[in-house]
Amino acid sequence: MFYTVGEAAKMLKVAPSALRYYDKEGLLPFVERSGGGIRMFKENDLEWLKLIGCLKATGMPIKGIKQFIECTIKGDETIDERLGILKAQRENVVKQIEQLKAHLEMIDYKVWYYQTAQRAGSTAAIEQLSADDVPEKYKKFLKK
Amino acid sequence: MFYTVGEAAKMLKVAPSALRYYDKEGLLPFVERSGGGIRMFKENDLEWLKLIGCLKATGMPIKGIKQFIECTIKGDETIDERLGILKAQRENVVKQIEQLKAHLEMIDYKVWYYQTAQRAGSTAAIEQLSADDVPEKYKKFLKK
DNA sequence: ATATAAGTTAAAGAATACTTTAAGTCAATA
DNA sequence: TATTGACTTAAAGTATTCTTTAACTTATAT
Repeated sequence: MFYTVGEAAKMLKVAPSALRYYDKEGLLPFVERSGGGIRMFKENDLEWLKLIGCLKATGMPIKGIKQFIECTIKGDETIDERLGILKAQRENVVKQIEQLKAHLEMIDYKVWYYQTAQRAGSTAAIEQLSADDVPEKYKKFLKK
Repeated sequence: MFYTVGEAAKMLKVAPSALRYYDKEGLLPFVERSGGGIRMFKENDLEWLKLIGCLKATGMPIKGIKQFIECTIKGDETIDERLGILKAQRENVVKQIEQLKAHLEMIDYKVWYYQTAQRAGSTAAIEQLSADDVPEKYKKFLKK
């Protein structure tokens, strides 16, 4: 069973032009063509595209993804390299999550700040608060 | 105590050109100038820049940040709007973290896959594995 | 057989976030 | 006072990731 670029795009919820772009950039060397030159996506190709989507969504640039795909084409001699790429990306993602959690704390503090300002009717009122009025977890954001 | 653009950039670990760009885009209306036209960053301006960095790192575009900054300039009449922006961004970040965690699982599966391939000396060997050989948490990534 | 929808390519365009360049000014030190 | 390093601006350049356009072809449905 095969899918055209439009069908595959719909299933993956991306634009057909995006899939053509990935192909042009060398990310889809495994996608075969019909006699007339039309791309024929197999079920397994969609799995590859899901991995590509995962790597993309976790910040890997197209060129990095291309390197990984090229490794899989080369075969078993690149197992170490592929593992290395994935381990690095894993650490990368762990750090991104940590970073986002830290940023979330700051945003939470600001939400608390404006909720408090909302009740008081002004932001000026907050500067008057004593340290005791600030929840413990937000104290680290206070400037002296 | 004031800092020049170069000093502020060093403290925030960004390029001076980035700070000038933010200024040009209207993100730093609070930064004052010397008689000669040189930017004078106050301690409090650096706090603002940390918030800008937080919003940027969590995916808010320059224009969105500009909107928030403009609200703070307008004053107390925009407390609701600012709170709305921050709450939306908060939800945004929560979703990003969830997404990254989901992607991390897929990467973890792939790491397991290539570690197993590494031991076997080939990826072909993995396709021969029975479902029992695949850790429970990775089974959802198996294609039938 | 023919019309039509969707496919193809190359090339140009768009959006975002900066960086670099060029020409000139400011401010601190010798 | 003169030099020097860092500042200023406007404008152009860069990188990335697609999208759009134009001209043409393929494949399907009547």
